[in-house]
Amino acid sequence: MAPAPRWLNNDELRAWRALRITMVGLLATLDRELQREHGLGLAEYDVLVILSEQPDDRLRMSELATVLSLSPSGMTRRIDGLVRSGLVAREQCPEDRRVSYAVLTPAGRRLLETAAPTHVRGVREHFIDRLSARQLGNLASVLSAVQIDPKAAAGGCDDAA
Amino acid sequence: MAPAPRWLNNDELRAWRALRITMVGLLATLDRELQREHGLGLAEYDVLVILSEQPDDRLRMSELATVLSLSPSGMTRRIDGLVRSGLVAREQCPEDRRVSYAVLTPAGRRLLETAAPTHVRGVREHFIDRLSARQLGNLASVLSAVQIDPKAAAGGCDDAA
DNA sequence: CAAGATTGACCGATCAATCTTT
DNA sequence: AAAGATTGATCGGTCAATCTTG
Repeated sequence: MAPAPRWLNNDELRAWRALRITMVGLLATLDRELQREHGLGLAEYDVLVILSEQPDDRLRMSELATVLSLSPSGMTRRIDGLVRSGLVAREQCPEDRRVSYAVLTPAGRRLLETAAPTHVRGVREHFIDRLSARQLGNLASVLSAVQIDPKAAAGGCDDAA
Repeated sequence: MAPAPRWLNNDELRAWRALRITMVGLLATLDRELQREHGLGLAEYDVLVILSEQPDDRLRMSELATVLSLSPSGMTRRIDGLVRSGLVAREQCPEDRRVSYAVLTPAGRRLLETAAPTHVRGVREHFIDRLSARQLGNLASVLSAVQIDPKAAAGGCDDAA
């Protein structure tokens, strides 16, 4: 293992720190706005969005967990809350009774539809509308370069592992 | 309140989602690497870094909490852990005995110095080195535009509040 | 036995309440 | 009374263990 790798220069360090604190602030702001206006956290909102995009408003717990980068148990508990609030229901798969679906309820869809404008407005106001089309394009290319390789993300990372 | 604000087009939506999942993955990866190689989480690492940059390796709890965007109680508990590990010590301010300092211990500095190369390597490998100087510059300009206004971040956000 | 989901124990965070010092 | 820090209750997450089904 190399004890002193190439250090970060000032610009690099500042870019990295700025990215971190900007994202933290942005997500916290969006979460606060959503919470205040609709009593819904960003995490719960994400679940509703994903479900609403599925053909039958439903997704298996395990797939939902994968999509949201959550552990299986974490997913169970997040759905627990949404079920308590009546926004999501559980349903068993008839073909394979091990799997259970999270299903968007009518109430869930209604709340999603009233909350979405708040979220979109926030994303625009604090993010999208502050950037030119050119900057947005640059950002997309940056992001495509930075995407973490799924192989590396899961298990052993470098050859020293 | 406007029920239907300007929606996000495909590019905007994808850029926003990509940014979110990229940051989540990136931070999770860096945290995992740090944890695996040094038994230190990214959150604890951040504390050591901040303290090491202070004149006397110390900072008031309240300032530390502000810098790290943590609640006062969250800060207390995070320092609790670092104190248990012997990486940080608490010290009372002689002039104002309400304030307590978190102080980097020699062990804390040693661990920071051995862990920093791992972190820097990770940031380079998964982020900096995947970008050209030009992309890094673009990113910096994007970030400066997106920085959240501290006024807006704290209390009421829009005029409807 | 393996896969999917849940439960128990625990960890780290928040808010509200508290204690000490100014 | 207000400021700084901590504590108690609780919330939402993880890991390890468990239960059920294939």
